[in-house]
Amino acid sequence: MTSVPPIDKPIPSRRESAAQDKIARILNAALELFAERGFHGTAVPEVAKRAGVGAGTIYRYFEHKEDLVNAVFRSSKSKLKSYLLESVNLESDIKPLFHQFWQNLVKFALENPIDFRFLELQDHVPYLDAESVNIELEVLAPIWVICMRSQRQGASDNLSAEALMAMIWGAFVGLMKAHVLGYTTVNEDTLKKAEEICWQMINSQVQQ
Amino acid sequence: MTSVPPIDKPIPSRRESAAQDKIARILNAALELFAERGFHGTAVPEVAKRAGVGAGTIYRYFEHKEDLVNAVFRSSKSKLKSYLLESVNLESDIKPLFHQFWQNLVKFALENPIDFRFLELQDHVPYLDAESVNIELEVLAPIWVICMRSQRQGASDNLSAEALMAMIWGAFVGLMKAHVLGYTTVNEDTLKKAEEICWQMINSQVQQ
DNA sequence: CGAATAAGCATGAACATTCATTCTTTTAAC
DNA sequence: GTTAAAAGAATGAATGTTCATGCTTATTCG
Repeated sequence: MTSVPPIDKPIPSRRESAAQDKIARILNAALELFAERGFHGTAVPEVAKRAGVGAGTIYRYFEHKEDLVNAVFRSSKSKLKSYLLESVNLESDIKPLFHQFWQNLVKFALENPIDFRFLELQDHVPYLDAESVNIELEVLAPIWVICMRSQRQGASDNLSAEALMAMIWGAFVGLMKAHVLGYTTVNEDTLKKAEEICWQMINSQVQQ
Repeated sequence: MTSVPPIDKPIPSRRESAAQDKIARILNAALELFAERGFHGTAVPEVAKRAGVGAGTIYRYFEHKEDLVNAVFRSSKSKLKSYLLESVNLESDIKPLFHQFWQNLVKFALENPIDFRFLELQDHVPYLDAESVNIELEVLAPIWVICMRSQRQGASDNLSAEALMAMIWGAFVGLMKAHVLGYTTVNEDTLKKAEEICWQMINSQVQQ
């Protein structure tokens, strides 16, 4: 290599855009089925059928089924991550920071119920590869900062930031799960009150 | 078919007690594997192997795989139910009532981590039969009473009892899940503080 | 510019494997 | 000795994966 060639405008060829479209359709079909029936409960040819492609096509883009589910996982987690980071300034005061976080989380869950269901109603651990596991931590950054800062200001015998984080996250997930299962109805009002309650969880740490 | 021994034969024959033991071993092996890999991820012959019985033997006591998982589910839920109802007087004041409930829940989760994992880390809905679904409601009775009574005393614009219940339950599950995944360590101290925080969730409703 | 050729992609039937369930043989209780 | 239960190999359906084939797109050459 003698010189660096100019970066050509990446005009996607007809073939490339068709491939991108196909990948998107496969990922989406896989997401829907995995969310509904879990990893082992979903057959690859079924994914192909829903995506409108041949079964073999999936194996052109994904090495095997596990590779596919990891791609779906990363796609959903990345989406969640971008929602959670939106309009978030980690330097601002805790209360508005938490408010923004909560709004972002609610927005994600309402606008992407299938992703949310896939991410939270399944046990992914057994098949996740290293890269997928890594994304977890990035996603938790905002709420982790909030919980950390509630700690610093509070008494020394607080709940650990991680534990507090887990409880808030769990409370939200529990609420959405109850909604999905029909045990309760979650509307805007419910979510507003739930936010208030979760904020108190954080605030109780500060003012101990 | 999960056969029940006839009532009029108080002394179990050698055969019968061997059968009971076999059923118990099958249920236990199935619980462990289902908790670890989920329903679809677990093979019946594998259950048989772990239980130390032949594969065919499972089908002497359970019609099919779904029947088996329902039996496991009912067994675990019943165990949870008996823990949650222990020393509980639904008429007593909310605060001690909640304290007792929390202690019972903690005790169950610590003494039966595999049951807990099976019950909470899986999505059971697709294969549960009517009887299994029914048990859910009985289990939730204590916490439901608590949340209901916190409502009655409070303002009218409270979070619904069901939603509050879901959040408290979710917070606890989230905490235990974080523990299992190694994100935090749950010890006696953590659980005590978590109880305090959850109590505040209920109490904030009352004193609104 | 257009036809002919090459390259790469998509396909879905076929294959090998896994797994729920059955069935025949073996074992052991009564 | 009779009968019920247990075992585990056998069965057949399901499913992850492959591959020979046909087709679409890109490229070459007239």
